[in-house]
Amino acid sequence: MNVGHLAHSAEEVAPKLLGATLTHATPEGTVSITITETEAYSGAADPASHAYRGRTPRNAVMFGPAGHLYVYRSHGLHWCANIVTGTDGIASAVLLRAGRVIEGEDLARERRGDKVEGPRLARGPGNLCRALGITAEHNGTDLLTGASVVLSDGESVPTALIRVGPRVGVSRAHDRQHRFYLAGDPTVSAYRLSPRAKPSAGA
DNA sequence: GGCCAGATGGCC
DNA sequence: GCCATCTGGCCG
Repeated sequence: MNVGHLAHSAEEVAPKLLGATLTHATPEGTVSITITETEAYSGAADPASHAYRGRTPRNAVMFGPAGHLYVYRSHGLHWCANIVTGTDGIASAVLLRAGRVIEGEDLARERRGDKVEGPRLARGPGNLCRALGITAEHNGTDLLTGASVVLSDGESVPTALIRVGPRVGVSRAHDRQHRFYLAGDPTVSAYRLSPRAKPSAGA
C-alpha cells in the first residue's frame, strides 16, 4: 500500500480500503484480514468524529500523517482501530469495522473464543481488534513501514459490490452515508442506530 | 471536581 | 433489551 492512496479525504479512502489486507505479526503468530467494512470520520466538519472539537491527547494521531493507526478504547473494554488518511495537520481517519480472517484463524479463534463462527471472528470494530491482537500499544503505529501491523494491497473489489449506508451507533450526524461495506458478505456487522440518535427529517 | 455519554459486544 | 466498565470532555 502506497501512502498516496491514503492522502485523500476519509470519504474517498474508506471505500477503497475494502479488499485491502491488514496483518499483525506477533511472537504467538500472525493474523491477517481482508477489510470488508469501513466508516469515514473527518474533523471539524464532522460532529460524530472524535476530532470534531479539536486536537486532544486521545485523538492526536488523527491529526498526523496518513498511514498511521489510531486506536481508542470504547465503552471501557473494547479497542477500535482507524487508519489515518488525508493531510498532516488535518484530522481524518477510516474506522475499520469488519474483516474476513484469511490467515491465522486458529490464533484469531484463540483470542476470540472457541465457539465463534469463522465469519464472526473480526465482525465489528471491537472484535476486529481482538482477533488481530490490536490494543492501545499500537496507537500511532505506521502501517506502511513494515511495523508489526501492516496494511497492504489485497484483492481488488468490484465497485458493484460496494454498498453505502449511515454510520453505525453514532448519535450525531447519523444520517451521513459514510459507511462502506461489501454486499451480502457475512463478515459485515449488523446496522444499529444509536439509541440517542435524534429523529431526522423525513424519517 | 463531577457527571454523562460513548465510532461496542455478549448474554438474558 | 440490558448491562458491563472506564475514559475523555465538558459543565448538557
